[in-house]
Amino acid sequence: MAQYIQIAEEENEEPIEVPTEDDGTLLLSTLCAQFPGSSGLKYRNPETGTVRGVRLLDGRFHSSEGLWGNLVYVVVFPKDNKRKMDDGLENSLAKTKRLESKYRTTPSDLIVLGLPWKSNEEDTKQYFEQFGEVVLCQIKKDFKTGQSKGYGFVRFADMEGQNKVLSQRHCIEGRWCEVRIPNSREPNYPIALRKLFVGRLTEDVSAEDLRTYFSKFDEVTDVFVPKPFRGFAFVTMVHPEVAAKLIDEDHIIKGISVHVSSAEPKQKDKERFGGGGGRGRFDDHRGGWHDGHQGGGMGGGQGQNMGMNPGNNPMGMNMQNILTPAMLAAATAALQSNPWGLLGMAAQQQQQQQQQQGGQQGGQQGGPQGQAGGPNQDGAHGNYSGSQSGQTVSSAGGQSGAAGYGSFGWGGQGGGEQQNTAAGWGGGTKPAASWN
DNA sequence: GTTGAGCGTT
Repeated sequence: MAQYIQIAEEENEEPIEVPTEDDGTLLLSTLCAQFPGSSGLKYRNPETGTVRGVRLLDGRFHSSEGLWGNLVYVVVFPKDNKRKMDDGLENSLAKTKRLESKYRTTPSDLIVLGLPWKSNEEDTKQYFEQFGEVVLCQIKKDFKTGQSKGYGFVRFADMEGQNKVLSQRHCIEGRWCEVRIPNSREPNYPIALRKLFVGRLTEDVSAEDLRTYFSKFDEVTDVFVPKPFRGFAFVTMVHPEVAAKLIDEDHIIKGISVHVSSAEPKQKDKERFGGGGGRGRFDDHRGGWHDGHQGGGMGGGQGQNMGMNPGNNPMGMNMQNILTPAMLAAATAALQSNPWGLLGMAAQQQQQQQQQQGGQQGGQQGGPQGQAGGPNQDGAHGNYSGSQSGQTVSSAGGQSGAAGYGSFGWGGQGGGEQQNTAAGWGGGTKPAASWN
């Protein structure tokens, strides 16, 4: 006699219905599936007005008289046992984290980190307006001096704008800035690490089918099927770790055996960075995200055309698609030994992008935004092996995977012989532990 | 006048 009981995150919030087991108990795991991190359940006794806890035994919640009734139960998180003061804070942070992932449908303020000291709100707003209607743009300043603190907040009128800014990097007045959901330690994963190429596709498989299928593994942020149909599609996942797992696998979708591989960089232009060419210099002598480990030029290699240029992409961010198979293979390898190491990869890749961008930026200085369109968007990747099988690339990048990339500076990269250590990236950037 | 990880005088 399974039933549904109403559970809310806060007493005055909208409850969701969660099923009990046949014996009338509620599994803690069921609760956690809906409220990650939760550890208990409570409810307000309608007769006395006091809050009661629900008995939890061996991972099962037991209602008081074997009846759950029509009460709205409220989730309890571990911190509730501690000091009341942090309680609210901790819970609201945890809540933010949960909400930011999947269930968010309305725009929120986004924090913009790393703004140039000189940036003002007008110009910054103008920059962000290319992504959608901006309803708020503020730069935090020192009380007295009015000097910018180097960060601010921006908010879009709709999720479309928000999603766009969140899924790419930003160069604002010569500095690489980061846009994130506030209070989230989770960096925006580079799209190139999340985008899958789905080949061997037939027209029987629609974009919706693809979305449905890949949603089994993770949230899908984008599906792109070229029109007219060309036998392939792109599917973008939220988490690079998940994407990495899916690469080089055959999947059966609606009876069709499709092949998933990494989304190749477009290669519109054949130019390459010569040694030393990829140096980024901006308004100051530090050309990085925020700081400027500039690293030497990329090695000379040239990406090869795998024949999978999508023509255009829905997000208009072809400059993001510069992931080499070697890097993905390395990511996969890294994942096996150390799932968190991959985030170093992701970060490292941003690093690489930034340097490439840096190179071109130097050449097209003055453009308000380093948007798509400049030369050297992609194509030049030192360690591209040309193999799609993953074998050769694995050997190049694989074992070094986590270890081969790392802290800052891709100085003189020449093809899989990086020597840095993995640990160094990000100065303690903590990966989100919540993907599954 | 300098700086470069952070989380907002509502």
